[in-house]
Amino acid sequence: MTRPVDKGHPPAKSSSSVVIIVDDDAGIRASLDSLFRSVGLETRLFASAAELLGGPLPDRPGCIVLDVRLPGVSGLDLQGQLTRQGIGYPIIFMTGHGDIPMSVRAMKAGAVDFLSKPFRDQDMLDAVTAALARDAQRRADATAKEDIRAQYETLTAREREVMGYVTAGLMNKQVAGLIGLSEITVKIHRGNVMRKMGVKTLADLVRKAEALGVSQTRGTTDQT
Amino acid sequence: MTRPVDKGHPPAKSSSSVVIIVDDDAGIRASLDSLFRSVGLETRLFASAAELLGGPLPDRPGCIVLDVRLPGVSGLDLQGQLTRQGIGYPIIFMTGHGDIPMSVRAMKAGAVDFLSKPFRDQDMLDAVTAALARDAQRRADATAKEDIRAQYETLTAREREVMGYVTAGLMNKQVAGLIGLSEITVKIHRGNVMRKMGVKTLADLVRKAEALGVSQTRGTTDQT
DNA sequence: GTCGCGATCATACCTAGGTATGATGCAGCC
DNA sequence: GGCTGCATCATACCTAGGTATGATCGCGAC
Repeated sequence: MTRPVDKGHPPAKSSSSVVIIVDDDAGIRASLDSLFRSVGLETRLFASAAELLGGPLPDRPGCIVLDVRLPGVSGLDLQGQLTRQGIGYPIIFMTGHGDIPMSVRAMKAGAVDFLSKPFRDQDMLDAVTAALARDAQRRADATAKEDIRAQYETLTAREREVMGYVTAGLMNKQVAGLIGLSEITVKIHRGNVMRKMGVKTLADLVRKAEALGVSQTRGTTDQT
Repeated sequence: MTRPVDKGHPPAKSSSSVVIIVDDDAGIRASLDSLFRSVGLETRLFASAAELLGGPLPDRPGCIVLDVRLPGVSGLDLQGQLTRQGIGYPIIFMTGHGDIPMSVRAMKAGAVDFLSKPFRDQDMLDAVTAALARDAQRRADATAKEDIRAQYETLTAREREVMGYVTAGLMNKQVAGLIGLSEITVKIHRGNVMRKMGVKTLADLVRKAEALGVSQTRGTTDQT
C-alpha cells in the first residue's frame, strides 16, 4: 500500500512548508492561497479529491486544508484514503454546513482542527501553524525510523535472528544453543549486526531494536 | 499536583469498571444509571463538577460521562482541571446545546467522544466501551511505569548516576573516569543497580531506563 | 558512642564479549 | 568454471563484565 510520495530525488529545496488546499470553490481557494502566501507559505490548489489523488504529492513538510463537502469523494472519505495510503499530512477541515458528529468523526480520525465557515484568518493560520508543527514532528520521527530500518534491511536472515535474541538479553552461548550454532559463529553474526546497524554498544543496539519493534523481550526479568 | 486517587488500600474488588456520571439533570442521571447498570457496569452519580471534585475518586478502571453545561464549573473546565490533577479517566461529553467549536475543543483536549442530546443508547454504550478500553490501556501503561519508577526510587544517587552512564553505553572504565571513581567501585554500583532494578541483563536495564527517560545518550550528567 | 548504610578501593578469580586468522561448504551468477 | 556472498567452525588472544572477600571512611540514627 503506502503510495509513493515523490521520493528518491535529490534533496530539493525542501526547506519551506507547503499548504495543500482542497476546495471546490475557486473563490475560497484563491483567498486561502493569498492568505498563506502572505505569511510566506507555499501552496498547492486542488478542486476535488480526485484531483489531489491524481498526481504525486510533494515529499516536504506541509499540511492539508480540506473542505468537507467536495464533488465526488468527500473530505472525510479522502481523509480515510490518505491515511490508508500512508500519507500522513496533518489535515485541517473546514465546512459551511457541518455538524457535531461530523466534526467529532474528523477529530477522532486525527484531524488537527475543524473550522466552520466563515472563519477568521487568524484561526486558520493558528490551525496551520499547529498542523505544520505536528508534521515536522511526524517527519522527524519517520525519518529516524526509516534510517534505522534501512540499516536493518542490510542484515541477513541469520543476523536478524541473532539480533533479536541478543537484544532480548540472551548470552551468545544461549543464542547458539537456541538456533543450533557454535558460540563462535554467533559472535561473528553479532559483530556483523553491530557494524551494519552502526552501533558500538549493546545499549544503542537495544534502542534501535526497540524502535524497530524487533526485540524478543523474552522473560529475563525480576527476582527478589 | 496529581491528586491522590484513593490509593494505598488493599486490592479491593476492583475487577469491574465504573462509569462516573456528571449531569445536573436528575432524570438524565437516572436514565444513564439504568442504562449502564443494565449492561453490568457500576456507576457513580454527581450533579456538578464541585460534587465530583469534593470527594475521592475510585482507583479503578472506569470513565466519565460528562454534561458540558453544568452549574458552576463547566464540563470543559472540569476536563482541564482533572487533567491538571493527573486524573486520566477518559471522558465522554454530552450536550443539548453544543456547537462545533465546543466539540472540537473537547476532542483536542482528549475526549473520547462528544454526543449531542438526545443520543441513542447504543451510541452511548459504544462510546463507553471505547472509553473503558482506552482506560484499561492507560492504566496498564501507568502501572508498568510506576513499578519501574518504584524500583528506580530505591537507587542511591550514585547508583542512578552510574545507571545513566551504563545505559548510555559507556564502559565501566569510562564511567569511572567521568565521575572520578575506580572501575571496581563502578562495578559494584552497577551490580547494585541491576539487582535493585530487577534485571539480569543490560538489555532489560536499557529498556527500563528508556521507559523512565533517564538514559544519558552521551554527554552530560544530571539527576540527584 | 555505637550501629548501619552508603561509598570507596583492592586483590583475586571466573565468565562473557570481541576480533583476527584461517578454513570449508554451498548457492547464485556471469 | 570461477567469482561472490553467506554461513559455518576452530584456535588464539585480549578486553570487559561480574562477584566474592575484606577493608576504610563518613554520616545520621538510636
